[in-house]
Amino acid sequence: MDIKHIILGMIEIKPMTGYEIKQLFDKSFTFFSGASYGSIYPALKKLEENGLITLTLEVQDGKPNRKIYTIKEKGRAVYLESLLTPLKPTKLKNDLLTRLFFFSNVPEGKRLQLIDEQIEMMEKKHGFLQELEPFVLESADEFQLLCYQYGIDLLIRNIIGMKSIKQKIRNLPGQGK
Amino acid sequence: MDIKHIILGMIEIKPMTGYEIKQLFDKSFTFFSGASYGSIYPALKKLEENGLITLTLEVQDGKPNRKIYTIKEKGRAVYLESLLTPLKPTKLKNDLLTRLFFFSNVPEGKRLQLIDEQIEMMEKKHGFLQELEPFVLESADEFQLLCYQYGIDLLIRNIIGMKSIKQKIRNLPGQGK
DNA sequence: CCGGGCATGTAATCTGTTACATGATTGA
DNA sequence: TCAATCATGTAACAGATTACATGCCCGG
Repeated sequence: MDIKHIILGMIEIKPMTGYEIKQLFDKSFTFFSGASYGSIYPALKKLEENGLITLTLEVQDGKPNRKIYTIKEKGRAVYLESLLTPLKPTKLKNDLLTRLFFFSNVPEGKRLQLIDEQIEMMEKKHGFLQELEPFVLESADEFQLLCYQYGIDLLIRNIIGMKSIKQKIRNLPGQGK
Repeated sequence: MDIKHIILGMIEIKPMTGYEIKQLFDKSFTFFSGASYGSIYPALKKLEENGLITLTLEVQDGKPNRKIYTIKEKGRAVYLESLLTPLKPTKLKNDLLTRLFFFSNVPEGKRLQLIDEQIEMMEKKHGFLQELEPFVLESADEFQLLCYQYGIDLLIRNIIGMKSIKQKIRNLPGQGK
């Protein structure tokens, strides 16, 4: 699913501005996707040019005007069709595991530090996701709830796995402390 | 870690050709990274231009000649330094979870099918990784072994998680079968 | 007075994939 | 004879990030 189909799906839920789309990416899609304004706005532009969505300008005073995008029939059709395409295998990019692969070249004193930093980041993310719970419970449908739970679950398993790696590294011969 | 640093790390283990680097990506890096020739060869070219690696031409008959790349002192220094940089948060791209987020718009009859396809793919990958075991055991150092085990572990957890999602979807009201 | 939130958008850049081109050998 | 393996490489394209530009309001 590329960004255009995701955006179509988002404004199918309800009409939205580019800004709100970004927020939704940051909230609900943290586990599995992401997008910056630099890709959202051009995508919206193209979707509109192709007649898949329309925009309504909402004039605000004090705040910048909002462009509220709504999905059109043609857009809905394209979106629904995109949901039937087979999924491509997920491409992984895990910097930490890459680093771990070369750990024999990382100075001994730095190893546990790197792992700890990573664990801390994951735990911070876990906290962030837990804070999101009320939002999810009030806005998510059954499948989105499944996404949320699965995402948290995987994160927890990651943390546990990383802590176990930490222990194993600590128990390695020639490891300070 | 971008591809140049990874390549430096690889030929630090032992001198290699671009072809062998690709193979190493496909074998040892399946969990956490990947690269095509279209990125490997240009990277090697640039590393050589920058004086980080050198190449020796091995003339073969019957087969194409091989360009064996060896790391230089300057390259080793760059590589070792790159290992000390803090890790950026892993960016996730999980098509399946994205699809799941929009599952209410996927026809009921297609839902379990998509999940099953995915489970099958993961199990196939699991089989592939298990076949790799002898290779890993004979070539990996302690940290690389940790990578391997962690990768398999995560994959198994993914499969379990996905099967549990499948059950939950199956138990949803209005689900055929 | 300053940082953050609201809100839109572009240009430069980066990084990577896919498809193509070449070409011999080996095994089914 | 056909596909796979060995082996290198480029050009076109895709997809995205980052940094920048603009500008007002609100709270501390």
